[in-house]
Amino acid sequence: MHEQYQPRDIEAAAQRHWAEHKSFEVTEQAGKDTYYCLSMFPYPSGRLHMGHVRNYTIGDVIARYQRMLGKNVLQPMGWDAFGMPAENAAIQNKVAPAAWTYENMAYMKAQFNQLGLAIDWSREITTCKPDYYRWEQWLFTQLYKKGIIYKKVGTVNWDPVDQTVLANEQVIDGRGWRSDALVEKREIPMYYFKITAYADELLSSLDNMPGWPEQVKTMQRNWIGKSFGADILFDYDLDTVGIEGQLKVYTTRPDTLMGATYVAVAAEHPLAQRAAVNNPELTAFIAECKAGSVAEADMATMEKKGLPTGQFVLHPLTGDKLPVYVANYVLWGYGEGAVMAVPAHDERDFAFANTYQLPITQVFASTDENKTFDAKVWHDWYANKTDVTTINSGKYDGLSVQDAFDSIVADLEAKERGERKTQFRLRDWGISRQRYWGCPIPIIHCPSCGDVPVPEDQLPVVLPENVIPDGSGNPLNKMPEFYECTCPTCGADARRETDTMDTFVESSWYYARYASPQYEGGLVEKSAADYWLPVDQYIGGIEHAILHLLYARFFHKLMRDEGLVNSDEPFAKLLTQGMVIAETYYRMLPNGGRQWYNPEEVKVEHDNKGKAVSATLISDGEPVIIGGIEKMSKSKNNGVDPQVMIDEYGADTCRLFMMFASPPDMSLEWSDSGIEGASRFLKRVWRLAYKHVQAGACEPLDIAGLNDTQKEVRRAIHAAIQHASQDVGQHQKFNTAIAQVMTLMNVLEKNPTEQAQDRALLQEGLETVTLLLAPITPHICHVIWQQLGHSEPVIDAPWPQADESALIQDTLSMVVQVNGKLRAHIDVSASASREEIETIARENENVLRYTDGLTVRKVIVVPNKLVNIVAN
RNA sequence: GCCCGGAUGGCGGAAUAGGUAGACGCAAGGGACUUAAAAUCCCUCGGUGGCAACACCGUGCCGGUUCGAUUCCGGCUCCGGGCACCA
Repeated sequence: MHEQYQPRDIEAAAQRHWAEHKSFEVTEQAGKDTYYCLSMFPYPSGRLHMGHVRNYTIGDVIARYQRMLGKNVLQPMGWDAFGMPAENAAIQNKVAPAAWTYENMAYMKAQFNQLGLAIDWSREITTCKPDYYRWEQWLFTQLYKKGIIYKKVGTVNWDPVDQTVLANEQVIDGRGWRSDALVEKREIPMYYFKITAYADELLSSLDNMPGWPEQVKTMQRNWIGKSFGADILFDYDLDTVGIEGQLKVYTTRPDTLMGATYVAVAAEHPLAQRAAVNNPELTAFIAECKAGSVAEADMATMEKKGLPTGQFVLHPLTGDKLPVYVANYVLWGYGEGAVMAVPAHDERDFAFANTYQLPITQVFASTDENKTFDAKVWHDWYANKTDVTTINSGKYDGLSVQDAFDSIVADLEAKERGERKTQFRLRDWGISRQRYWGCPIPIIHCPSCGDVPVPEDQLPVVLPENVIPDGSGNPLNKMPEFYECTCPTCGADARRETDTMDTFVESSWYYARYASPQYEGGLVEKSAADYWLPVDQYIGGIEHAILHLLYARFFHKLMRDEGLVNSDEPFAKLLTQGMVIAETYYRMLPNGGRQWYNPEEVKVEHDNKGKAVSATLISDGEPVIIGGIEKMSKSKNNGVDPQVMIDEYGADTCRLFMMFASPPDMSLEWSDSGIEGASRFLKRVWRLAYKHVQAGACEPLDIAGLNDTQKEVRRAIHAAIQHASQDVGQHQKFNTAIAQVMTLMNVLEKNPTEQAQDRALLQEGLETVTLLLAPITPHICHVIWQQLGHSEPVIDAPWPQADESALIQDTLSMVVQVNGKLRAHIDVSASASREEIETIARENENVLRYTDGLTVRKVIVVPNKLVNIVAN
């Protein structure tokens, strides 16, 4: 054992040991409890970032802890290798996405190994390789045949200059990020997963998922958004529309139908299209609605505009004529593309009605007479569903919301002008992408047979890897050798689909493939899947709370219904780590864009309170704008490279710092200070262990023979075990577990070493420190454990158990409050009765000062904690 | 705009079946050791007042419930995540 702590040598040696012994390769051993610990696999962007380090360290700590509990632990790793960044890099550097991706993977894998992660690399999977995506294509063809996948028209962002479809991220302020052209909405045919068919189950299963954070379940419930309402039919007014027909709307508030004063339709709605003929103003407005991105956030924040069509429809109960408006906030493809408007009880309709001078009919009044209705100013209670009663509603007057709902829907159903309907906010999942670097959709378009799924014996449809996209459209469309094919059904000349799949598809089932990653007989090998699945612990960023986690849950149910897995949910327990965030810095560019600077390139000036006041670029000394703290990302260039930290301090120090800086589910603002402290602590552990080992072997601990001081030290050891075990095992709060070990180290460093039993106690203390730290800082613990005289490696040592008898205390310290204010500390015997404690408290000198002249009304004794004397 | 979170010393954070606010660490200041530095060790460290004992104030803001509120309730402010083609 070297006197100095030398992380480089120690870490290399420990990593070599694990590699030589294949320590983390696991098989399906019968009779052992399994634990499948999975962290979200990375996109191979180039280098590990801080979010990766945090994510994978958390996963590794949990995996190693579970192993010490005696479980057969699987911790696999792979690459979410398809995606847009590879295409962007290709356009920029003229390198094929495949080559760029594989290079990144190799670099990042080396970084993973430097971090000392307990990964079974024999199970590595790469989603852009045919041996992976062929099963995705296979599943696609099965689901297509079942009707779970279907084709319909969808809306995308279209860049008219680059002639290409843009992702929402590529639309900035309504313009294409490369061309700067105004983006348009364009409708194209796409394939969809019928996720809405599983909406009810995806919702109800959430009630049986105790291992998931409430926050995530709430977000998913709201996203699925089950609502109870009604479809309502409005007959066309023949005079103004010119044809017979009915306008269908869905509403969650049929109870307000008597207050409907107009209807609004989307620009693409047949009524709007019809009205636009020979109406240049309306035609222009419809064209205007086509501009801008498809992102919901943009839709929701844009100015609400509308135009009358000159058409009317008939109110289904009163027969009144209601004007038909075209409105930019009504979306085609969501619901019926038409809404009924009740300005008095819907805030958006209220604003719209006031803008366009449309009538506002109040149909609910507050039961609180102080709340009166004002048609010019919106008050929140207008949308209340409780403490309101119907008015101005004819035969429906005087009803509650529920009663009005029921009566009105019953009448609509009797008149065949509507019906009760449950609806979901969740929409079907469009997966077609007009991009090269993705999994090809296994469909062949035949002029006579239509869309034909590629037969199983012709899978996989291999994506050519030596292609360099140029940013305009999908290069597969220019490659006859890819798209020219024959129809599998009739043998005629046919065209292969050139769209690829959304990369969320690959990440929706990868966790299952890890069970049997090389299996060639199917998507999963049943025995392996049954052995490992579901995942016991899944770890990843909170930013995936909805999309990825919902899609993966959906896929698990699809796979279950295909007989591939036998559970209902993929992830028993979920830990959503907070983001690693950092300050951003930028300068405005002449074209209105922003040039982002990395924190390392910037020097920040602080005021005397430590608050940042200004920043300058180191290279030119000119000021930059402080842009606020955001998630570390490439687009904002605010990432801090963890490699620099690893090189300087070693993996254990980085891991320790990351875990100590904040609890895993909280966002972590990066700061350079603190890493020194982690390094200092590991040096202290090393030094104490070194001194102890140098002093030679020690005798066994004689627990019964310990004196009072020694008993206190032993109590500290076992208190640390107790608290750290709770922190790691139950609360998954590694920062407080580390604090417990630091507190123990503070005690152990002061422990005398003269007597043999003092040294025996120190041995127990150092073993405890090593075991408790082993999941967090595995390399240093690997070496110290050996040096403390153990032949088995620490990864296979059992997690320590607290000795209850060591924790018992004779006297307890309690506090005394007078009227809730702290006035004294008292020591009481652990066996003291309530009355004895109260007497000691009331006789305390400082307590007497504050109760003097007052009458004691009440004494509250909280066992082991405090006494509160209420007096006046 | 809508949905979900968060806010505690100079900084990261600790403490919630409601019970001592600031564990543990960082930074800072002072001291010891040293020719010197690094490293290490010791002390101080929320604010105000006080020689001190101690007192008063203090967990984003306003209000409420309670013997007692960082914790529960109502109303805000600011910050972060997501919003279906970033992953």
